[in-house]
Amino acid sequence: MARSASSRAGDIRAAALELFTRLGYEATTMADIGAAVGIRGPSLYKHVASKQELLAQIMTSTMEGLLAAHLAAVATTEDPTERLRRAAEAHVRYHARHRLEAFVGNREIRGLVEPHRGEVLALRAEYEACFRELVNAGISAGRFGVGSARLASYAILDLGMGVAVWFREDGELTEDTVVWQHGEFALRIVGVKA
Amino acid sequence: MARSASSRAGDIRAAALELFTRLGYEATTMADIGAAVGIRGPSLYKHVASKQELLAQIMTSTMEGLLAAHLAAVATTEDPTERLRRAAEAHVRYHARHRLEAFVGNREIRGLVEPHRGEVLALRAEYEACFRELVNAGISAGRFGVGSARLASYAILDLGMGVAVWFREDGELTEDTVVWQHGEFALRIVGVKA
DNA sequence: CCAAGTGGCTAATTACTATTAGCCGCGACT
DNA sequence: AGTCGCGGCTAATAGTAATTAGCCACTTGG
Repeated sequence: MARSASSRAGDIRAAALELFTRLGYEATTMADIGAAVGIRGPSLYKHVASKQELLAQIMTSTMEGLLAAHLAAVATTEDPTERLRRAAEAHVRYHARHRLEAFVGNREIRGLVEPHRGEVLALRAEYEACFRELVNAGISAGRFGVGSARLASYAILDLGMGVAVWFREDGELTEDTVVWQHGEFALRIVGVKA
Repeated sequence: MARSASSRAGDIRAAALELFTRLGYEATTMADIGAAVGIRGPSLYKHVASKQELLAQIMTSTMEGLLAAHLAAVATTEDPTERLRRAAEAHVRYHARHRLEAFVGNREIRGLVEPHRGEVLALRAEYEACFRELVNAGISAGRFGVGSARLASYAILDLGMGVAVWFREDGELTEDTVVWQHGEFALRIVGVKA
């Protein structure tokens, strides 16, 4: 039953993710999560430690996944323009493909208690710094024309957050379309020359 | 005492706004709001009808203000490019100047119950449609070069949401800097020609 | 067949929350 | 001076939530 047991724990995490997205962390009850997997609220404690742990796992694994995707993307080239494009594409792709995780990750930081809160905020700050670096590198190389590197990197990051809000797997815009367009938007925002 | 009474109700709304932003609607208690204005939770009911009403007023007045700012902005010119720029500037300026309202307005729709929820969502849909129109007008006039009008308008709107998250009145970026830059970003996103 | 662990359940615990009820001081107007 | 209501307060109401306790069925390995 090892397989079935771990599947049950996974189902619970998936159900919690969906409910946290739809109702919000505070408004979701353990009974809700239990009902979503066909058991009663208290029975959840045979599989997970607490509601808070469910949230913390979602948040940290999301940030780690995002950072990993970013590092993989920038490792594929040295060119500042291409680096930024690929980073933006990876950013948006992650937010489209893991929209529930990203949605919860962005909105429920308030629901996290220490030490998880601090850890997640640190990961996020690191991620933002990576983007700022990319933009600054392009400016230093004379390839970008933009007033404020900070504003531009915020803007690119914000686009991903937005995607996690409105993207739908069954919508008329495919993941690739959205990813490609946003890579283009990112380059336009920083004012790529030539 | 008419002046003093209305001031007290206003203080309560302001305190609720700040707390809803910092803690979230669900996590904010009436006792919290009371403490912020120096009274006990139950005493709030001498001034406001309910916690839900506090949220509803914030949300509807925010959306109405945003829509009004948009209409005023687009009424200043007929040129598609300038219209989009001014709409984007108004959008961002509103989100910077009323960042708490905009923040709560974007994140706490889930906490609203009907009929307020439907009303706010309708206002928001109307607002989004206005932007899509502007982008489509520019495309039809052959002034913009962008793959998807929907994507571009979402992107411009998302930038405003982002501003409400990170903007600080006492930060190093002034409101005008942010507004001006985002007007530029909007035009770059839609690929303004010449 | 049995012993034990796994994973469910209900009931209890503890704590909190929105809101209402009912009381009271105090300033304003008669 | 008296009364009226505004705007506080505390206590009560009623409901909900996370988590724990204790019980039981069922599988499973001996």
